[in-house]
Amino acid sequence: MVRGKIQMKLIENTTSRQVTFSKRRQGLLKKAFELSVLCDAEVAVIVFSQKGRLYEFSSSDQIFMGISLYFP
Amino acid sequence: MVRGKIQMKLIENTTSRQVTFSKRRQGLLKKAFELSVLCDAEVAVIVFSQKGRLYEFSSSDQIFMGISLYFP
DNA sequence: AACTATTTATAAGA
DNA sequence: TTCTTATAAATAGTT
Repeated sequence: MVRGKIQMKLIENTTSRQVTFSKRRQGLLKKAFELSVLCDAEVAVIVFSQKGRLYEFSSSDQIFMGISLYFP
Repeated sequence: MVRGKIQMKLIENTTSRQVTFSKRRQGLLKKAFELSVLCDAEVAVIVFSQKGRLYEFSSSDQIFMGISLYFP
């Protein structure tokens, strides 16, 4: 991807992982917003950090998302 | 945005909009997958085309998404 | 948190 | 509509 492309696997280093999470989470939500605007599509994204913090985007209240309480 | 960066507003031309929808939808789902792998985060994305077709990604069954039947 | 060197995504064009 | 390619955007490593 950039100054040394990264492997598509879990980033072991905690600090690096947190930085990457912050950057990519922001990028993902931006892309979701852009898709909804450019193409008039309904888009929703939810992201949970390992610490359980929630980040989300929804283009409409017609779409809802949540956490399942059913653990098979 | 490339060979002429585009405005962040609805793409009026139907053909262009469909092409962009296809490309960016693919890109969004890929980014969601990568975030989940790199950072071990729970990520879910749903996209509805204007024609009502559904596209989705979920890193886990613990996250569910759906369409609300409540129209305020 | 800011900075770039690069990679990646993608708007047009073929 | 699938492939190419020029350019914009995202981002990994660094400071």
